[in-house]
Amino acid sequence: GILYETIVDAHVRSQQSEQALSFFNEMTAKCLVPTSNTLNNLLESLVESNNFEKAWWVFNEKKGFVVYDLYTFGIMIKGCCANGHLNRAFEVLGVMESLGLSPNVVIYTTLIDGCCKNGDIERAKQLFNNMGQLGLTPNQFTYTVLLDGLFDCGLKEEGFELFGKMKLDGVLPDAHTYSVMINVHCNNGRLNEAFDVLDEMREGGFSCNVVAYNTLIGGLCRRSRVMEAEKLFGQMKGTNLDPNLITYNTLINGFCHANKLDKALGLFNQLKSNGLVPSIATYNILIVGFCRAGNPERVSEFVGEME
RNA sequence: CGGAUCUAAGACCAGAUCA
Repeated sequence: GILYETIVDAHVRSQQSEQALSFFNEMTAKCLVPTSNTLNNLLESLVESNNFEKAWWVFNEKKGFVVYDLYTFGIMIKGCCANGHLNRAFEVLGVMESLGLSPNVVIYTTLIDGCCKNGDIERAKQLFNNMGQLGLTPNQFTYTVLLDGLFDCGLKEEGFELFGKMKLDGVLPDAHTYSVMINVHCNNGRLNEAFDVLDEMREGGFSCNVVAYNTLIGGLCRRSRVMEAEKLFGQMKGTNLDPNLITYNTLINGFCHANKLDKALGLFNQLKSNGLVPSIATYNILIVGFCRAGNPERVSEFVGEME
């Protein structure tokens, strides 16, 4: 039994979810019962390797054989939501409750996020409002997912209200929360407000992180303020923060739109010399940019480099 | 009876498609 557990875990750790699954099946075929922990690690690795249907199969097949815990249900709910099956996510919740397990704040947060990302903001709000009845207290994660969901469907006022309520309830915003707030202001073209939030974030004890910088750089670019974006990029590097691929993509896109293709190219080279690997998005940005500028030689260079 | 440890939740980039 222990031997099989070890083998399954080893394959999970080396990201070979399919092999992990076949050893898991071999194990259960011999009537050896895996621990919840092994099951959970397997399910998560299947979900993460885009094998959700296999995870779903295991989940349905091993009910009553392996002991399912809150982690099991959390992983499955997230998997359902990430694959567009909101209805199945609620089915999973039902199974969980029928086994006598009560949802915790993680389960609820996962569901709320799933509703938001699948376009059911009303249900997300309902879940949020029901938490108190169930003795659950929304935390930083819960508020952040709902804020993000509200802003994604354009419910700005509600979002700002919720942000206020969060603080009144004594739940301190963290770096993720602040990034969501910075993002909504950037999307509205309100750069001053975005930088105000950044100040608030710093007062709250968080330094500007890569995501916040990326968001602000993107916001500036979209308002055609590329030079300021570039300045911010410089400031970022000055604070020992390493720009990531998204930083580069964002700024390259800004320079392409501003018709500063030399700058865009320079950043493209810089990213590679910093050990980053361009993504499909990077090439897309450059190809579109150089197409617009009528530079077919560069375009075919990029296309060739992509494969 | 009481501890300890382990596995689940959130933010940022280009385009495409369908309605």
